[in-house]
Amino acid sequence: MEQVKRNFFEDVFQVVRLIPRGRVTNYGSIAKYLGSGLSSRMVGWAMNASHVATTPVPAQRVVNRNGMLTGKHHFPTPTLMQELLEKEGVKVEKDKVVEFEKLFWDPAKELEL
DNA sequence: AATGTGACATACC
DNA sequence: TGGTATGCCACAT
Repeated sequence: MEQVKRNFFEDVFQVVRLIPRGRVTNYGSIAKYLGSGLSSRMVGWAMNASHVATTPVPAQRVVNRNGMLTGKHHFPTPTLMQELLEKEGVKVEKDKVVEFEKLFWDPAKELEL
């Protein structure tokens, strides 16, 4: 089942892997980068497939618009996501990234540069 | 083709 | 902070 899936998933994984250490991004920006029309749900869906994908995807760097770690429930342990982020230098408080705006990494801006 | 689903975004309470 | 409702679109069945 680890076939090539669709180019869509690979694109999402690729972008997530390109996120620098200690930085975070949100689903909407990734969706917008892949295609202006893609709704953010597609990114979340792609991440859902990340745990079956052959390639490692740092999904902990992907949070929602509010900077909240909404996807932590899908990690092996709900605390792992926060642990990984803090280990990279990202402060997390109440499941929310501190200074999210400062640590925000926009693919459409960074990659198009 | 139709239906169900989803780690979102936004609006509202 | 939390819940509910709607819109959005790709994928699985």
